[in-house]
Amino acid sequence: MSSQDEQVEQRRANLAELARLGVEVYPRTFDRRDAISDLVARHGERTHDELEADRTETATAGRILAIRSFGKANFLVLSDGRAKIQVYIRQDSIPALDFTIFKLLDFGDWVGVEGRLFRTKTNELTIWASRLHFLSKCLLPLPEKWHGLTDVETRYRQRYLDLIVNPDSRRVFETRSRVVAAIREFMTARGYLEVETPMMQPIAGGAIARPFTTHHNTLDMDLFLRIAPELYLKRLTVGGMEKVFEINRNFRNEGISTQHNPEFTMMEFYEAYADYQALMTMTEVLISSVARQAIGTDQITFGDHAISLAPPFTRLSLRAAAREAASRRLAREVTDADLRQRDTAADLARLLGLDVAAGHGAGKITTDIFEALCEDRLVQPTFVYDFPTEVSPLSKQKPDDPDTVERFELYIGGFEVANAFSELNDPAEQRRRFEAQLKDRALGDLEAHQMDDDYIRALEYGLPPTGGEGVGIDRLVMLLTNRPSIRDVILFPLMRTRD
RNA sequence: GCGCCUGUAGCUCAGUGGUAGAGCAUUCGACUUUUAAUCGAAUGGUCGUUGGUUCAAUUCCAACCAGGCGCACCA
Repeated sequence: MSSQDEQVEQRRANLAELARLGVEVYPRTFDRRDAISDLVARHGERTHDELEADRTETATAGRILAIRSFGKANFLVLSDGRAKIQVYIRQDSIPALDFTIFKLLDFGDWVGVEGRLFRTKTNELTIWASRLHFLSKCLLPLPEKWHGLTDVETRYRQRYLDLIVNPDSRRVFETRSRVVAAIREFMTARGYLEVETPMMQPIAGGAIARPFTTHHNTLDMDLFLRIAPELYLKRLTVGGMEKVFEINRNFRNEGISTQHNPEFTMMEFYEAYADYQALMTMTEVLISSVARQAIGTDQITFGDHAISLAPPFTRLSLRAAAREAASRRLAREVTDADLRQRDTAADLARLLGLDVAAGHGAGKITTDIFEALCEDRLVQPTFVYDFPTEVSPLSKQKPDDPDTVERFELYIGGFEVANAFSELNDPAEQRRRFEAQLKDRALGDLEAHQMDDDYIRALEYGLPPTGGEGVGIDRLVMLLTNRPSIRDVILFPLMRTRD
């Protein structure tokens, strides 16, 4: 018999013995008066004498993370997932049945205790138990107490084990929750209305990405999981909802990496009468105040880097960034004109070792150069602004430069955290952009945007001047919790099934 | 999709072409303020899977499975 089978059998036997003794082994409730983390917060700093003077009685509960037995005197360590407290169990201080229950406990079981707080000789805050209540059984052996669980595959597949034994992991997800709450509060306080738009869409629009497909049986209709809520949110702005936001999942059928999970969370928002300049200013305030609210500071450590999220953020035009990086790399003067001419831009890209596809124009090539040379160097918060029109089918052109749109991306820690633009609201121009995308699609670009006639129709009813933005929540949480992989900030990242 | 790396006890990890190792966990024993408790003893393995080479494979080789990292794609 394997070690695991043996341990499970032993635990089952202990459970059966409890039942034989008449103990309710899966009781319905427990009258917990205090959470362990509250006890530690309230009494963690109080001295032995103060505790003795009070004789503070409590009833608390948690999972057993350690059992230290000395025969007639014993210690349990209980956890509520956030804090731990020690329990002292003396044979002569609790009823005989409770002591028998204690002897049948296993590492990982859930118990409730009643007793009074004191400090041991070694000054550990401890509950001197007067009663012990069995609450639930842990039938499988838990990971070891000292090294914990480090195998990343098990941590992702069996997140509950990770949460039981790795308090850091628990803290990451508590921070994530605070980040989302802070964003919601920030937006709501500024008069944005939170809305929910379809996750199942007949046309997957609003981004350049390959979608997942699904099917509705009764309607006998193929549908896409959304790649972005953008086109629906702007329809709401057409409808007169001037400030809207949505925090929800997007699904993109593309590669998986430390920065990409097939489903990820975005906060996307739209504001009538705002343009991309206004959004830059708002984004600085949003990021820094969410950081302060969620982790108490806007000065963070990410890997080897110290990053300041305090405004103002650096602003850098995309073409200037690509031009300067290419000039440095090639040790020769690269001009704005070089990047705007398809032929010279393509030559530069090839010199830089980049593949140039036949259908790619100067704008796409310039963006490729930027991404290859600049992206991972943008560690301090940086707005990269003024994108080529070619790669931005939903953004409004600059009045004096039709090849450039009013768009920015925010980079922090070497990756993109936000993407925003002044929204294209001219339906005729939007139709032309979609048609250009359809040409790319015909050439085999599976990520090119599809035509959306209803969206064009909505624009024909009139979209006011509007600014819109998407903020990647997972990546923001990575930065604020100093995690190198997006899987560390998603409770159940997508994994291949086993067996 | 490509490249590199990893897979040995429940957990964390050593290791070897010739009967498989440690710590923790588990079981038994001692112990009424310990805290990685300690001390004594014991149990626990299809060495990811399937093939191949070999007298002999956990070890060498190949394919496959799962994962990590990097590249590509992308946010």
